[in-house]
Amino acid sequence: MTTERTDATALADSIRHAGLRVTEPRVAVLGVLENESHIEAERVFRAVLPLVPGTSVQAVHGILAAFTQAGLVRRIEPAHSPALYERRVGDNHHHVVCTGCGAVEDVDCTVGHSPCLTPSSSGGFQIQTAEVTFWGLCPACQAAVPA
Amino acid sequence: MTTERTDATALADSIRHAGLRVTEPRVAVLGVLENESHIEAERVFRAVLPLVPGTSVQAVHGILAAFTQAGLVRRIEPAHSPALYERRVGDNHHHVVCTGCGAVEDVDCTVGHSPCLTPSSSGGFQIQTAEVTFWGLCPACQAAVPA
DNA sequence: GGGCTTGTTTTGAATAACTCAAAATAACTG
DNA sequence: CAGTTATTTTGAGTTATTCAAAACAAGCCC
Repeated sequence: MTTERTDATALADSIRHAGLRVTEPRVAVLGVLENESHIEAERVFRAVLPLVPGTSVQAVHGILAAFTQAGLVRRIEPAHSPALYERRVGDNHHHVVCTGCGAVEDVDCTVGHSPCLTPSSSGGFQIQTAEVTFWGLCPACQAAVPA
Repeated sequence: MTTERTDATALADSIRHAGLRVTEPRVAVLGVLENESHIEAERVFRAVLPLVPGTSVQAVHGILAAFTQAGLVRRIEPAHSPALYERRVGDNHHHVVCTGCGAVEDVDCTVGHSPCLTPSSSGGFQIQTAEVTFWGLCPACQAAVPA
């Protein structure tokens, strides 16, 4: 077996193909993002540190910013939460955030993209994208706070 | 004429009816929010300071938090922006944010509330609200960056 | 395969936007 | 008007992130 999680080579290729130089911390960061979705910079840092000792939080922020700009990852910023990064990219999917514990899950747009992308009065704005965030209770929190 | 902008008495009444004590800084803050929509705490502070000298930024944050909790104002947190407060409340309307200058405008939900409130796979979440943010270029920025 | 150029990361500091807490103060209740 | 309790001031602290200079290392060239 040459594949442990997502082969480091595959990660390196993604990075290279995005036009970025391949470095140890970058491979590690991308690896973390493959395994965990909707993760914040601080947690990425803590996951990367043991893999690549000496990595700094600032580097992680820089890497995540570079990845985001290169389209390798997507950055979302739900209210009351630090920025979260996810590997799933290229499809404009949406998110549900638990009002209890902050857990985040992906949500596919119900109705194609049309309804969301056509506000009734756009006030002259030239709309590019629509971002939908659903707020509600996750299963675990529903159980914790019955009714 | 007894009405200058929104009568201070009317503002005081709103505050009292929300179950809060009426104080000078609170009336001033609410007054600012009546005149300007989608305004950030810092700017509220700068607008209130000359009206009620001695007001602190922390007080403004506290007031805005109290107002938000009491349902007097709504707080939104678009990505890449500090929290914004608006007086329009009680109807779940949405927002367009200009990707150029950050200007924010209200947008009424196109299709009632249904489509937005019914994600295809809610992953077991008990959805309470849906928040939609449109991103695009405002008229001014369209003019600035032709084609 | 060693040097070079340029992109990355480290190191160290700074910032923005809030939040927390204790003491002073002022609204409403009676 | 006095008392109780909510609010605000004052002062400090935090979180999440950004900036900048110097050290470092990838990938290209020969």
